[in-house]
Amino acid sequence: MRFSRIFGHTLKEAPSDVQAVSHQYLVRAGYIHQVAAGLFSYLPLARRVLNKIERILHDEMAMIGAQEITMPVVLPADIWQESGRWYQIGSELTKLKDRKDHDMVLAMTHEEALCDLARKYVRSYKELPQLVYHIQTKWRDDPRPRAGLIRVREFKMKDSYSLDTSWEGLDKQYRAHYQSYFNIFNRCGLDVLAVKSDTGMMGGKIAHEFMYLTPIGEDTIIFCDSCGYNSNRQVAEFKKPEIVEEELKPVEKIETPDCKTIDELADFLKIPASKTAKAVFMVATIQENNETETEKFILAIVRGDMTLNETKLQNAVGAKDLRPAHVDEITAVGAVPGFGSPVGVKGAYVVVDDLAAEAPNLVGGANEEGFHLLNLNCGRDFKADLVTDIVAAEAGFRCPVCGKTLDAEKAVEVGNIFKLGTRYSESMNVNYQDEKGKLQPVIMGSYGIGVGRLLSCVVEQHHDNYGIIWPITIAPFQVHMVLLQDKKSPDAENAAEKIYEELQAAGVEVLLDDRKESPGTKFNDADLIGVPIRLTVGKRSLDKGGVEFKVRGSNDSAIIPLDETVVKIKEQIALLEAEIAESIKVVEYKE
RNA sequence: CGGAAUGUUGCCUAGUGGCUAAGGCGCCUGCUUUGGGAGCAGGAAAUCGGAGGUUCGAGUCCUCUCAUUCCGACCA
Repeated sequence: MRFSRIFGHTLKEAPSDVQAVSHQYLVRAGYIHQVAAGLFSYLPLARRVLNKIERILHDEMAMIGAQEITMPVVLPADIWQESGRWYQIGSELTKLKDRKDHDMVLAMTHEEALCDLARKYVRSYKELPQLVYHIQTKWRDDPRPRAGLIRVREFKMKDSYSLDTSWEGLDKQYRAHYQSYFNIFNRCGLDVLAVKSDTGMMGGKIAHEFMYLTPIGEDTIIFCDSCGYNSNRQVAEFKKPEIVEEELKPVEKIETPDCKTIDELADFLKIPASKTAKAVFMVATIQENNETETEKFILAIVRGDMTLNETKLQNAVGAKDLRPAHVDEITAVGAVPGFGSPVGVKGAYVVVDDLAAEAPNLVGGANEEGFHLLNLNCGRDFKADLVTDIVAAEAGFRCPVCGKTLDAEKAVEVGNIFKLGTRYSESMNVNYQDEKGKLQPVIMGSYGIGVGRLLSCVVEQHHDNYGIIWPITIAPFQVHMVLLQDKKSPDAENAAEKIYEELQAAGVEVLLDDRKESPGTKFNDADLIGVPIRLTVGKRSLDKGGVEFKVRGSNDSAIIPLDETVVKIKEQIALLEAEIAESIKVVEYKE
């Protein structure tokens, strides 16, 4: 490809509203163009990178026996009604009508479409197991797209779906993906971590997320350096502090003016926050069935030194949605914000964290402005409808496995794998006949990778102050030739053209900067675009005996003779590819 | 959906009620130059996000609205 012919161009300065490093370089180097919030056009350079990533995806999918299919982006509403997600998902799911007034949806993922396909084509256990996938557009009307390609509304996802007759079969496919995903990310040059995660809107039993650690990430990973435990903070567990046994003391009402927060209360009473009980008022939306949903007022109690984990609470009460309660809803059950506790409250579903339930003699609200109660004890002074773990793990807490200190870091989710089980096959009647002729629900898994997000994370990981440094495996070109023209002599141009032809004939992907630009402009653009190998052809290099060879990101350069260029380039490509290949390892599966 | 910020040419900015909206980058033409974002000369490109208002006069002040970004809620 000749640089002068490329659609798009580089920018010296990034638009002022572009923040994330990957976003800046991708825009400045002419890879992507933002059309609207969370909507991007991909220019030829980006398209080439995407093609390479997709090739790796196809390759790795083939290796675990997946077959490529294609399902549509626009889907009829009835299958989403069948699965229930038509009702469960809010405005993130875009609904529309076709000309015949039929309800349609824009697919945000393809479980329903696949189930509809599977129930028509899978009849017997003899046809199972199966594994199919596609790389298809997803639309999610996200309320807050951000950071360039990190979080967008329309994106391409590689999603595969496994169909099995047994949980053992699912486990096998799940583990195959687990390894396959590491292969894929490593082949793209991205370091990832697999962590246990919440199943969220996907439903199902077990899920892992593949995380790229970066401060711009929106997820928090809790992990233990000592034993290797890790988890998304949403579901991270930890060893609760020991309870100090005490004799239960009688409840006592005391005046606590202006003590609306745990800090103020603990300060005022000169006690540690761990001796208090925090009351959090939430309203949960419970899906009764496909047609009706009800709201449930939740009073959550956690020990004062802990933070409520809303995901854990949501899962504990089986809610579709959870929001903070309004003041009038709180007063309606007889509670007082800032001075709340379950004592004297009617009509609230009380969920108590197991630690708070066991901790003796806590200070809690009196449900009266300006008053708290000393020595509250769960079970004696108030009844819990549910006692379970609902607090958030934090850095500094103890590891649930080995008891050592936990750490926390930010991360971007680039892939996920779900053991769906029969979540969709039961609601959508995806059945097969077993050996006895009996109908059984298919046991499913679903596995996703966001292609654009992967691309941008690779840029986040591989760049310097000058631009992108692509891993050879997904670089838009393998070689970037900088031609420095010389008016007095056509030698440089002739040499460059010759090498350009030779490299292309040898199957090397070359970008030839044939523009009539100054050397500085060309070098800066080369650094920005980030092609891994740079060849400079000019009077100076020819005088030294050939072309200048430089690997992006390294400070060393060398002159190589013209007639050895193709061989040397081939060697270097093989070397860079081997480095990537070495990073691919068999990983231990962690539940 | 809450909080904040910003909208001036393709990009970055100046312009703080008063003459024809200014500069840099980029773009076009010509000359010159070619190893780290060259030089000179000429040129094109803006209904100042949109609507309404205040005013003799609005890019500038007010109201509404739209868009984008950031924080939060949300989300894979």
